[in-house]
Amino acid sequence: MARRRQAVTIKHVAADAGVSLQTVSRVINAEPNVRPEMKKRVETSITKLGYVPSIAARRMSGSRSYLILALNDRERTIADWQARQGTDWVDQMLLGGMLKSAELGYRMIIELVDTHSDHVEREIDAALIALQPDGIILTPPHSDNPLITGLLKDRGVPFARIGSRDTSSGISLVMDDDGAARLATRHLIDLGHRRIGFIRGSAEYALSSWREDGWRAVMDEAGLPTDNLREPGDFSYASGRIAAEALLARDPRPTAILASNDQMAMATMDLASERGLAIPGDLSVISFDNTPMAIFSQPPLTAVDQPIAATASRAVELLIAANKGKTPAGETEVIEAALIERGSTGPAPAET
Amino acid sequence: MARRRQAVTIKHVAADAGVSLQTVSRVINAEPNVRPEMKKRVETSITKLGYVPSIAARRMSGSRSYLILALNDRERTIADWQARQGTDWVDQMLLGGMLKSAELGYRMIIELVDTHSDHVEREIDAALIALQPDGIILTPPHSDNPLITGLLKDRGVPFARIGSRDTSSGISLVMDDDGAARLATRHLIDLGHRRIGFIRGSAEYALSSWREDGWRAVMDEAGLPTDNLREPGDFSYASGRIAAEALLARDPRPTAILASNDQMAMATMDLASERGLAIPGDLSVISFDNTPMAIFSQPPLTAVDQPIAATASRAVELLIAANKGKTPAGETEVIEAALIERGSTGPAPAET
DNA sequence: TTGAAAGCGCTAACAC
DNA sequence: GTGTTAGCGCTTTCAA
Repeated sequence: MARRRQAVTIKHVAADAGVSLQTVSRVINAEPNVRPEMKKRVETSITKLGYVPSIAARRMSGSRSYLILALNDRERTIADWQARQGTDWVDQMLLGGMLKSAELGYRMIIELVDTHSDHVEREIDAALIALQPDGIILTPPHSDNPLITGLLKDRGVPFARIGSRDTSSGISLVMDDDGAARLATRHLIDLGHRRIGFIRGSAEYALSSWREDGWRAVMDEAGLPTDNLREPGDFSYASGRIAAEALLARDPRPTAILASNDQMAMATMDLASERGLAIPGDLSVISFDNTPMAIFSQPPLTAVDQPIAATASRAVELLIAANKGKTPAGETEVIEAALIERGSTGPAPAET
Repeated sequence: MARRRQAVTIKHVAADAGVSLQTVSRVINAEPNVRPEMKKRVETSITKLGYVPSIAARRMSGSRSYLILALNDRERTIADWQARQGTDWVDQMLLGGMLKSAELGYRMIIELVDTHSDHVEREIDAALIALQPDGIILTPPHSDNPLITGLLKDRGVPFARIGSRDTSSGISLVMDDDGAARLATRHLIDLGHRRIGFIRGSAEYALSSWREDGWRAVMDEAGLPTDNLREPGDFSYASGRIAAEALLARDPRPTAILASNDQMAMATMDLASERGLAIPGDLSVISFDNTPMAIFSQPPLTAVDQPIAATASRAVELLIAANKGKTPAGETEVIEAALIERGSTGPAPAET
């Protein structure tokens, strides 16, 4: 292995432009107090020599690392990847987060952390020290983990909490789960449905409650019943099947079901088909998340789209702003979600 | 922003253990010439203080950065992410690459590079200098881009070329496209098919030829025709449709089609259905890649699985070994691919 | 087998 | 406005 030393450093640029190191540093950091003329000269040298600053050296001297660290749940992420069902949460996060980071001269690194282990703090601390990131993106369910948020607050690293409404520390961003649930419920009511079942997500995720709240609120407003129309679930296919079984056994049967994610919606559709129910003729189904499986299912699922890319992008933006001294507003940033209408929803069947 | 200085450094450990910095450094790098007794003492202090070395400082002093950089094609990756069709190449690479990296104390970073731009070299050089990675993973079509491989060779960074059989520089790894194509073709022949069409992938990818070679070799061995049964494609749905149209217009019509990726196979199935052909009754279809869409299609696609995770994992392993002075064998590492049988293939229809 | 000194590339703090 | 100095945390010499 050849010992790699940097070919062209700030020194070379300084020498070439005939200025001090500091002036070059000021130029590359876009600091004030540099005459336009000097700036030009330095920039010319930089381009000529093809100079690029070393992240390591910048971090060493106590300034930024230009690194944003995205923390994901280890177990769940690996399970999704291995299942190969097309769950693209990580991809969408990269799409939004990486591109925005690159645009602002930063880089994004993904790190998997094991929430259930008793040394979460040690694990995160290690990443913090090794990488010294300028910002952290927390994804559910980490966003509401007091152990993690407490640690980050303590360490003084800016952090964004995707899917958390807690504004007591860090930057809070949500994808408007409540509003999206309302949208979906209203869509069903507009189609004439009056008995609309709801399958809840895992209690580990705060958004599970928000989705339920949205459904319940619209149902209440419309004077429709919710009693006996809510079943628990944990986002898994299996739990969706059990919940659907319970809902379809009701008398009268619901004519529409809102499932808290695509997997549970798929389970619902599969079960309905087995029971000889036509979709959407006899039963309409709406899901949350809009992962690729929603497109490929038969019929394609009407789904609430999660604007993950937009949210990650915004998180990066706010994190980098925080580094520049702009303290977050202390309010939850809400990213609008949209309803994608496909073939799994239709008019309510005529009353019998 | 609080100025973040490292809480516990090598100095603290040295002081706590009553040894020199150097000895601590030797311990954390598992170097020889440290008495077991000293080693114990240092390790105790490290655990007690929760010391973690700073990547930046290590890199600064001229040693490793503990970073592996995965270079992906910008345009294609973003298109896949935005399409939300479940293409999980990046996920599988992360699954294999990140986990193996973490296991060996490294971290993996993804970087998107624009191949078509005329400043590829500048772009890659910038990443190299900014990050100083200890190894690079090249994915198709970059693996065979002489501009890129030349640059990396020049810079002295170890690099792995996934999907390239060129052993003149870097580490060459392939997913046995040829063997997989043979497997798929043989499967069809075993089912009684004799007219087996082939839809080729983009010429930009070397693997397109390997897949064709495998098909052609088995067909030749079996004394079956290939003339007029091969159509070009570029991996897109649209190109698959055009190719399928041409193949289905042949007289006699092929009873099976091997498509070089899932998208083109889907296009083939869609077209066949429109033409009133039953799958697999009238036409069997096999695809390459086995992305999630293969599971969700109707019927599910029999597909050649790409062992991306295993390949990425192996690449990381070899890259890190290269850093430790182990020069690569100079031979192409072949990762076996498997055929996943699903519903899109069946016995050939009886001759009419 | 261990330690001391020098320096990696850059920026913060201060001087000019 | 611009330059000088010191030092970040670590590893690489080289000396003991």
